[in-house]
Amino acid sequence: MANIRDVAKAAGVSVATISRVLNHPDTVSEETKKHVQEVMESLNYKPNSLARGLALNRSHTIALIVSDILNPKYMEIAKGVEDVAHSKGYNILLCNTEGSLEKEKEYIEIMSNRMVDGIILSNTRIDSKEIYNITQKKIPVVSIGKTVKDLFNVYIDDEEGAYEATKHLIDIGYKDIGFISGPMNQNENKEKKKGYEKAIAEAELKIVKGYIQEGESNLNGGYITAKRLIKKHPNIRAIFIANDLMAISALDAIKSEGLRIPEDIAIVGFDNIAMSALVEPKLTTISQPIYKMGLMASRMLLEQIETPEEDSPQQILLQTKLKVRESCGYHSGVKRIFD
Amino acid sequence: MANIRDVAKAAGVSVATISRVLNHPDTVSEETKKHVQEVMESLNYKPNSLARGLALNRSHTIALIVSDILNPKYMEIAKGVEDVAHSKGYNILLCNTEGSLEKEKEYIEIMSNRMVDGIILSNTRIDSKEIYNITQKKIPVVSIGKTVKDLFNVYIDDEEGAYEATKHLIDIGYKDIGFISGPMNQNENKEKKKGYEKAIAEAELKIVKGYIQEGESNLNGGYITAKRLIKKHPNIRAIFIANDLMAISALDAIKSEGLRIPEDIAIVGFDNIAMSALVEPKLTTISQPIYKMGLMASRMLLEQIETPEEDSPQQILLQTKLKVRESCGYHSGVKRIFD
DNA sequence: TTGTAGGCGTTATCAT
DNA sequence: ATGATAACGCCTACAA
Repeated sequence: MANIRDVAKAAGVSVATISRVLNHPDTVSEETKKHVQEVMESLNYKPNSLARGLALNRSHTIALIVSDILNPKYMEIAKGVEDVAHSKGYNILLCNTEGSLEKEKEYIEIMSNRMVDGIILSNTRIDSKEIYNITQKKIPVVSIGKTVKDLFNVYIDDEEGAYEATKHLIDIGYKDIGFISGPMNQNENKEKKKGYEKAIAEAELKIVKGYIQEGESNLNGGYITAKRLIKKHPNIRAIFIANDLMAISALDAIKSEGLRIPEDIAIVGFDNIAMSALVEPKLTTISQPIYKMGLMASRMLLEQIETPEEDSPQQILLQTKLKVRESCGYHSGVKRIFD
Repeated sequence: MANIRDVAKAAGVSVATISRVLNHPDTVSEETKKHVQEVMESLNYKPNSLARGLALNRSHTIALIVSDILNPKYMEIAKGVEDVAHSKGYNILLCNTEGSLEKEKEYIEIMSNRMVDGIILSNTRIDSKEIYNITQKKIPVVSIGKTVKDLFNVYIDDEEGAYEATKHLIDIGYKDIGFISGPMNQNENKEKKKGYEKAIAEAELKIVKGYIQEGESNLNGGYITAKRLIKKHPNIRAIFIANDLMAISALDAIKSEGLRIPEDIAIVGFDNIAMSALVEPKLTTISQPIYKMGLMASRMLLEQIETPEEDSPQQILLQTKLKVRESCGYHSGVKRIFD
């Protein structure tokens, strides 16, 4: 309601003074400062941040663009982002692309014009050239989970993780190992496929094309794809699944076929979302520091916003780790079957 | 980069004309419109929405305030909200209060001053008087999941749902039924307690105070509270749990004690989040139309924003429904134990 | 149909 | 230490 001019009038000072007590309190005398503050209080004055944003060309808002708001992984990232952003007085504009490249571009464009101070992209499909094309390099962008040459990012080595997962199954003794992947138009999944194939090749097992099945990266996709894979290839005894969300529903799909996990089919997932430790059997998975990635990305972004430097993009590689639980059968002695 | 004046200059017209082709295209001649559009294109002109917001006193942004960004329930709500908001050109500012009343107030305040066009509150702890106190009734607010007298909201009958859940356990034959609740400072949980107690009383079972245990509404809370409850009261044979997230981890807690579900302890949850159908045993729960609640709340809010009327607040009650799966033991014949 | 000019609420620069 | 005022970029009477 009340604007800065009202306050100025009521306090008998100029608007500049009001602005000063707000933004540079030390440049104004103790006396007037106190008086102004009282008047602000009594008028219940709150500065309009739109106007402030216009004047400063800064909105204290950052955009977080994710491909699936319903995937706990992205929400854990979001929490990390929000935690540091909020502590520094920034707010989060949440954008859900549903894996669509179109929507992703659309959002990046909307966001640049909405004058967000920066953008965090999570598992994006777009490449840096296009991004810069849209943002005109006017605002910083950091990407989570994808290695893009000239973009700030925090990521993991998807190929390495997938390799580890597959190798673990091989080490246990499995030979016919399937791979359930998310959409191959996401870089993440291409990398995982590479890792899977590398492990298979290294063990001198044969790479069967049909062993690799692609589905949507959600519960439904995992269920459908798992059913398809085990029906087409009943000889498969182990499956590496590209993400835990798909893996969790794959568990259900496999059980619904009357098969036991890990006795009949062993499973290794990827991500280590909280739920993975709560399904039955508990999911063996490649754990990645999801929350931390959100934190770090957020910090990187805010740093660029507050102290812009024309450095070459910073790239932070975080480590994945095999988390052995039950679904791979390692502990339960399935291993002995092969000994 | 380029602003409206640059475009005007380049096109050889006034800024008003530029603004018109943007906002009232029909009031400008076909000829100049086309020309202006070409110039806009060539300059890659994008209107600054901060400035527009300032001029129009409208930001095309709504705030969504939730208590736990990591709870799939709220993210399903968020998806509903985002889906309709995005389709109408609005963006979502996501705020995570972590169940803190302080943070909730803080966010409402920040958001009103950030000039969001409206606020959606999910399972809020604040009451309408305080809300209006902060927003000064300047922007519409709709609440999800809580019945507040003079506030727009879409909600369910928590008491009724809890009653149904508890009654189901009673009907199966259970007599010693526990209740694991979320924090009692959330209205939702108070209601559920009422429903639980009502069902117990109606069945002329005795209400044991210790049968009711309170914990945080998250995975950790569910785990800890379930352990506490079954240790303190080993005679309990069935538990109604206030939300699925807690229930899912309670499942794990109970199993880790060597007890079987539902044979030793039966469980009924509340919410019906997607995961509930994927844990083992599959969770019997009170299902509520979560996504739809997000949709409807969003629609209500946008309606108020775009055609403000001083109507008395609209209240939409949606239905809950008992979803019988495995964790209650009904289908698996646990019932016979008691026959 | 188009242009002029004042206003939206702040901030920062320059004076004083 | 404080005040006056030009920006920030856009919108919309009101005029022409």
